Amino acid sequence: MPRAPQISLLEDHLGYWLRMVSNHVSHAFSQKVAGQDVTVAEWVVLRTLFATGTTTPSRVADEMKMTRGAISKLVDRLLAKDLVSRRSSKEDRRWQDVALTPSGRALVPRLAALADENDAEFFGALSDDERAALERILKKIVRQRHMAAVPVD
Amino acid sequence: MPRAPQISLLEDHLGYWLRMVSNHVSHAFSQKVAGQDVTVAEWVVLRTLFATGTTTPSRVADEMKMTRGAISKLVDRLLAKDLVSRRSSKEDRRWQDVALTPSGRALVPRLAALADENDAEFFGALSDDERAALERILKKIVRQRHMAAVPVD
DNA sequence: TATTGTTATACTCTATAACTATA
DNA sequence: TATAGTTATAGAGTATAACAATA
Repeated sequence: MPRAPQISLLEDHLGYWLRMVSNHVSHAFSQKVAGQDVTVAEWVVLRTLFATGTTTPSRVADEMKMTRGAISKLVDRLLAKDLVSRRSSKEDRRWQDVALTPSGRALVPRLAALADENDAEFFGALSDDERAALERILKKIVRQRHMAAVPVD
Repeated sequence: MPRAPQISLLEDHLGYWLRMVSNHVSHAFSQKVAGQDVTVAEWVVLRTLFATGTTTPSRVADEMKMTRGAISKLVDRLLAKDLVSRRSSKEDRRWQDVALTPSGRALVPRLAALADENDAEFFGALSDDERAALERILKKIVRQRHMAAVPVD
C-alpha cells in the first residue's frame, strides 16, 4: 500500500523565503527609523512627497496601493509630528494639498541614509552579480504582475 | 556643472523591491487562505504542527520568532475553529501540549495546495535558472543573517 | 449624482508587561 | 525563584462602509 501522497513543505515555496527575508529587512529598517520617531509607512509617504512635491491623499493612496482611509490616518500622524502640511486646494476644495514641511524635508535625507545602511547590512555580503540578479528578478516579477505605479528607473 | 548629489531613491534599495514583491505574494496568499477561513499566521502554525506533531506554545514561538503572548492568541483562534487541541502536559503541568485535530490535519494539504498555486502564480513565469538563483540568494541571506531556526532542506 | 476626503468600526499582527500556575 | 503560559493593554496597519463637503 503506497503511503499517503506528500504535501509540499513550507520551505518548498519561494514565497516562504521571500517573506522571511523581507520581514527581517523591514523589521530592521523599522527599528532604525523608529529612532527618528517614524514608521516605515510614514517613511514611504515622506519619500513620495519628497519626490513628487505637493500632492493629494488620493494620489498617495494610488501610489502606495492603500485605501484613502489608511492614508488619512497616516497623514494625521505626520501632521501631528509637523512633518507634513495639509490644506484645501484652491482650485477644487474637495482636494487636499499635502506637502512636506521644512522639518519633514530635512528629515528625508536622514531616513534615506538609514535605508542605505539597512540595505548594506542585508545585501552587502552578496556579490555584485548576485545583487544584480536579485534586482533583475524582483523587477521582472513586479513588471509581469503589474505591481507598481512607480518604477521610474 | 554636475547637479547637487542626489539622496538615494526609494527604488534604489533592494529592500524596497523585496518588500513590494513579498507584500503582493503574501497578500495574494492571504486572500486564498481566507477562503478556508484561516490567516497566514494561522497557516504557519498549522504547517508547523503538521511537521513536528504535538508541541508546546513556547517551541512554536521560538520557531516562528514570535512572542509567547502572540502564539497564545493564535492558538486560541485555532482552538475556536477546532483546528488544534490544547491540554496540560502530564509530565509538567506548566506545559501545554498543542496538536492538530483531525479537521486541522485534513485542512493542511488543502492549504499547501493553495501555497503551491500562489507560488506558481508569482514565480511561474521565471525561468528555472531564475527561480534557482532567487532561491539560492534568499537562502544565502537567511544563512548569513542567521534568520531561521527551521531550514530542513 | 459623482468625487474627495474623513470618521467609525473592526480585525490581524505584534510587542511589553503584569499576572497565574506550576515546579 | 524560575519557567510556561495567559491576559491586559497598546499601537501599527489595513479594510469596509457610512458620512460630509464640494462639484
